[in-house]
Amino acid sequence: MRRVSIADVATGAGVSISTVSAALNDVESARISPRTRDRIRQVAGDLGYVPNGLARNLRRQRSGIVGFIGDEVATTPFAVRMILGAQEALREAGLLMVLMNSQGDPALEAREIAALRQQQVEGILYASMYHRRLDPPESLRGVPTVLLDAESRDPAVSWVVPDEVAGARAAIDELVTHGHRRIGFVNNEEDIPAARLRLRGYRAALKRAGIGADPALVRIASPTVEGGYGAARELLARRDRPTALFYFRDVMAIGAYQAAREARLDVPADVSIVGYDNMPHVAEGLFPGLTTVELPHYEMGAWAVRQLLASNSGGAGPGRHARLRGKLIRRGSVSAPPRPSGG
Amino acid sequence: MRRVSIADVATGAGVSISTVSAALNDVESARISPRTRDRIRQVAGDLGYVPNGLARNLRRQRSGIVGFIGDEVATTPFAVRMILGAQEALREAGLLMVLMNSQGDPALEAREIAALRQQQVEGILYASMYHRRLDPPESLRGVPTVLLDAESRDPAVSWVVPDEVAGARAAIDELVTHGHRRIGFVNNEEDIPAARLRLRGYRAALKRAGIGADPALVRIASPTVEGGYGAARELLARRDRPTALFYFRDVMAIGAYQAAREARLDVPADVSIVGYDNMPHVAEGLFPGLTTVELPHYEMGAWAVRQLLASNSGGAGPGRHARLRGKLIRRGSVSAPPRPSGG
DNA sequence: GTGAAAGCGCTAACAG
DNA sequence: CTGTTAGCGCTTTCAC
Repeated sequence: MRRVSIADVATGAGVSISTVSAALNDVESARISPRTRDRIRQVAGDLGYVPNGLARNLRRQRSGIVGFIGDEVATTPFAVRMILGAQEALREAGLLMVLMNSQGDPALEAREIAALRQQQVEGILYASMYHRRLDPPESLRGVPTVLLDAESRDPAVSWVVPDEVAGARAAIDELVTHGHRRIGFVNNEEDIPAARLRLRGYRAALKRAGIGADPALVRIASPTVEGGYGAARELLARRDRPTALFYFRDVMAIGAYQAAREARLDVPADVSIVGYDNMPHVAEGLFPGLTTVELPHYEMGAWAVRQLLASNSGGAGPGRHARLRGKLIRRGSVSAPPRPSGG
Repeated sequence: MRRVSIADVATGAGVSISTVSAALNDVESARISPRTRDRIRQVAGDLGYVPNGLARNLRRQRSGIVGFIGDEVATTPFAVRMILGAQEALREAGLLMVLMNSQGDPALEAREIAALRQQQVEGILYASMYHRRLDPPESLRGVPTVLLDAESRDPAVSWVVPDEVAGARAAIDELVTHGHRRIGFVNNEEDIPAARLRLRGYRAALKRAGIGADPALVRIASPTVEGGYGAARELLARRDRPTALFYFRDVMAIGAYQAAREARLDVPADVSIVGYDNMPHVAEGLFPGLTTVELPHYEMGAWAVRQLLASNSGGAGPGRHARLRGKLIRRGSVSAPPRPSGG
């Protein structure tokens, strides 16, 4: 079963290969008669002809592929959405995506980038596993690059990250709208942009709502179920306990459900909870479902591709960037606060 | 900044392009003198020459790429491990992976497979989002294919799935080893291979341990936190409550923690829990950490690649398959059962 | 030891 | 309207 080439189709249809090429590619300038065109199409179909992309790409001097390289992306459940967003945008543009993973090893990363360059990739999407600032690796120089979920120290390189401030604000606004005024925030103890920016958003939203900040209601904890549980335990044990809790992360919010259950407090009647991440299988699986802020991973993937394509066609330019908003996903964990029980 | 080609290197080194090619590829038969070879290497380095993979592949008649196509893989947090396992195995073989996602749309899937064929992929990894039986799509005919996390109805196609029976057995063995004899099983209510096979493993392990099966201890529930919670509530309320619970899925086991907390039962002192999936951020984030059976996604990805490469070099053959064991991950949710409180 | 030449399968000028 | 021709950049006989 030898592969059928354009020559076979030409022979079969009794025309030259250039006619076949023009007919199959609908080349306007080459005015092929409808009859010949149909005949060629017919023969090509019968033979099961599939143009050889290798030859085509070599001739066209474009590979039609874009590289996606992640550090430890594979360890986060959100990575897939980013990849998906990029892949679908690429599909629309008729491009393919080659996926690589560097495991955070710079030497390996350099080899992978070399392999991508060798394949003449038209651009590289360089994804971080979490929102941070970084220097694009030297080996990317000369290849159009967009950073995903990372801010570039090099202003020439484009990047896209979530708008953490807006996300936190959306969460707090949702609680304020339901009438809450004592709103706790359990932040990630790690010193990363997301933690700093969500805290800023939390404060900004409270301020705008005319609610004074009570430092006692802001806790930091390890980004685990246990961390979230411990913080909730403390906050819910207070005489003036908050009527709502905003969590840095859905996983931490699981701990809040547990603490509430233990304290015989109902979610949301006694305490409303808002998370962050919209973690698959978790946020919607909790009961009541966890209201949470979705990270715009899909959108970041798509944005990065569009930016890549734009910079490819246009000139080089200085590099652009975006902070994308995540949607607030409303589920059952937020309601009006309980009426004060006297005192 | 034009791309430097082999011709530039040849000119620079004062030799012909064939000599450059032979030198750079260490072709034994062409006996290049060490001096020329070094000179060529030097010039190539200085010029930053990178061979054009497109041209090389066209000439060699192999693309060096393998396609990975998933249905809704992108929606599951485990997909990444499968992709990672495949990617690393491919890297060792010097191959690249093109990633596609069909979203479960057969028409789209056919187009994507066509695009992969056009790129002359050397094989396709066809991944399912969960363990099931399926018919490989018609469009894959003629391309070496391996199914991941799916059993093929077509015996000509190779496949790899988790060994669900062994996984469940490992979970129960762990509990039995710790002294448990009343072990509940909360299964997924969905009628899928994983549910049937894990039940079989549960029963087999009990039998082998000489423990009679008590149908009252087997429940089915929706595969959510809530489903797991409801089942745990019922089971833990029984007079003769089980001392250990085995869950179809980590997410469901979260509900068990909540039910236990509510019933003032300690995990693991009063009730031991074993999950399934080793869900990232969840299993290790719970407290105590959830002992669970890891799905061999990484290994499935790697196995599939090896099988693909083997079938590529060897003849076609009838298609092979494997059921891979997942590891039991021990954390803090299992201990010896409580001493019976009288009765 | 090294070079000339052919050709992978295709597209795109240009002729006719 | 259709065919001829010239490559895309590389590898690989086969001469010398």
